[in-house]
Amino acid sequence: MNLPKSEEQLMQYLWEMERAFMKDLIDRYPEPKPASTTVATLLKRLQKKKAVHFERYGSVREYFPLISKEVYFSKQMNGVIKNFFNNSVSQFASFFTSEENLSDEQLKELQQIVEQQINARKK
Amino acid sequence: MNLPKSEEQLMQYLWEMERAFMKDLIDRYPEPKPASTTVATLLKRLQKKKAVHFERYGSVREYFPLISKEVYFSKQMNGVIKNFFNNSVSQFASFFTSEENLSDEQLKELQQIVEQQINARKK
DNA sequence: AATGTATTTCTACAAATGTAGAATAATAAT
DNA sequence: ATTATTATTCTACATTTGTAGAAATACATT
Repeated sequence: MNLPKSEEQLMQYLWEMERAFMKDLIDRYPEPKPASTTVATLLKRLQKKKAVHFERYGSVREYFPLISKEVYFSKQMNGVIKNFFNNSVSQFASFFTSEENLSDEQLKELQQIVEQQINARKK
Repeated sequence: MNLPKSEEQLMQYLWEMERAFMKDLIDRYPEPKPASTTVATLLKRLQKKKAVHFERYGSVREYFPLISKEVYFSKQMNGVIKNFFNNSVSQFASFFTSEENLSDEQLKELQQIVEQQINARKK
């Protein structure tokens, strides 16, 4: 599932809000806001792609995501890692940690995170 | 610079080959290979976007990337991190290192890489 | 009941993308 | 020279994406 920019943006908002009515979504957009019909179209397309669904409240619909941000995101990452690093996570990691991409502080943070994760797994 | 799939794929090959003639590129594609005109169109579009250029050898052209894989990739990543992790690299890192995303071995590898990087920086 | 507000559906249309045929030009091999 | 191979340019066309107007609906409020 690879969504186009505009749909991904909308999903982003939905993930953040968890559930939302049209109005809330439009409110969420920064100026200049898209026409409501534009948002409606995007929602329609996302429904077709089974990425969102809604619950009826009388005649209003409360939309919610059908795919989680985590799952969507990790698929994105896998794609990137596969394409750019020939499926080698370590190659990715070393890119990720290289000078231009992580500051010293961030690198330390990462080190901590890795430590913690390792300890956590030692259960 | 965000290239569409088909163009990105071609860039991928170009990065890998560094320089290539049409023929080499087509050879590089797996079956079913695209028509040569398709590749030509993609190259044309990539030239317009200043992503590739070529050097004439008589009448043949040897194509090469104008943007590096590293730069392109890191922009991609920044976009992803910005969109999905609200610009927090550490949030990204912790997602990245979580159970479902990295195996124990990979995590160890990452640890090593981080160590090395930290040492390297201490220069 | 009449009107304003929010929503949905349909339709539309330009731009971007994926793919490739026809025609042409240039080169290489016989 | 003639032919086969390769590359290039142009044109074309179906899909997908970005964006939204018009019309129809439903609901809320005067």
